Amino acid sequence: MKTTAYQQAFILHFGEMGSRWGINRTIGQIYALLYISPRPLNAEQITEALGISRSNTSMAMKELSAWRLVRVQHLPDDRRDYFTAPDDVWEIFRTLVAERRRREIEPTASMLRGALVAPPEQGDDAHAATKLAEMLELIELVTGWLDDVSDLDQRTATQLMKLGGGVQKLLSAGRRKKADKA
Amino acid sequence: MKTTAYQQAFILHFGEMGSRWGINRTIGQIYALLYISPRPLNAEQITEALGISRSNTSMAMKELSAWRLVRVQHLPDDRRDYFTAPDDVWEIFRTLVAERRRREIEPTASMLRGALVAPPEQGDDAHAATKLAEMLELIELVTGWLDDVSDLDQRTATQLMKLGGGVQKLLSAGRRKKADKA
DNA sequence: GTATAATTTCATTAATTACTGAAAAGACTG
DNA sequence: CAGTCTTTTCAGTAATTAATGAAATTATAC
Repeated sequence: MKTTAYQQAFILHFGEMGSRWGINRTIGQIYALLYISPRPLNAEQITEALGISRSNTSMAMKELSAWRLVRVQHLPDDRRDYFTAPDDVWEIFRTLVAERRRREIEPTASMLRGALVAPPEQGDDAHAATKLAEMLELIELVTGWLDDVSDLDQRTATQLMKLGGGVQKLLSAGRRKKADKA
Repeated sequence: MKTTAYQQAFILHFGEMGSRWGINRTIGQIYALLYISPRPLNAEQITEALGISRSNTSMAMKELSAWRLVRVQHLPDDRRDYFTAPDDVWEIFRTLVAERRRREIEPTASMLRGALVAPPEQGDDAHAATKLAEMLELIELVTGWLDDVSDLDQRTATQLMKLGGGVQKLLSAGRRKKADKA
């Protein structure tokens, strides 16, 4: 496995961005490599293409699997694991949103729920509890919405995004309708 | 400045989550402290409340300012800087989205645009270019939509989120309308 | 101007995270 | 089940990132 200069530019960029994205360079590079690869790659090919150690590849694949960003498959008469990144960018996007939510938001939501079971009612703690409640409310609103949207089929989701701010008109139309009924 | 056990739980949690969120523990803790504080705090108070060094506080405040997550204000007859986190959780959310976009997405969008100025048309590079184009298209769709939505007032945004999957009905209604016209 | 308070900078040290190489474990073959 | 291929684990090392303390800078007061 050798990579072209064109491929390398992309791979190296993902490696550099890795730290901003909360993954390490190796994981970023491997994901980039798989994303643009026209065929599945085994661990040895990845190791060679990126000039890293075999064990590093192994650890990275484990992590990428935990993120559900790669899939394993097998070729006939070859017992090595071959890896691919899913083709569909929408699927990838949904996976990323779901995983980041699980890792970066859920633990906090859970902590907030705990802190609000018996909220203090006096002094600065009461004020803190109010702020915690505001934060939790926002989190639940946004994540609930993400849940709903991730259930939309791609066509509807695309349509929604392209609508952009136009959604406002749609909503005010809805508001009027509701008001009329009342 | 001493913190209660109730406040500490929240502050320590934010410190621990910091690494997942791409900030360090100090920044996470300071932000948490300011978020729940009923009054602005100066650097010395923060330093004391968290048991960190004065210089660490200084660096963290610089970083938090760069994220636009804190504001500086002054009290009469006191020349020290006092810090607050904005009150409005929606404003905070929008800031977070905008900053993460700027740091985590824009650099990649920019790289992709560059790589697609003169896309290769042969072999594996051509395939790679196709994948890059798909990625860029998705990024532009999502960020464009984020732009639009961040311009919505809070009421409309809340309404939109609460609507959740119901947006599908609204959209299909819109589709019918458009089809009728045609 | 000089003195004092407040903040920032930065070289050093500490802590954390990433990577390697060697060894172990697992999986299939004959 | 011995031999071979493949993957995983993990202790040690390298690299990176975070935090400190001392010194420098900035800002205000006298």
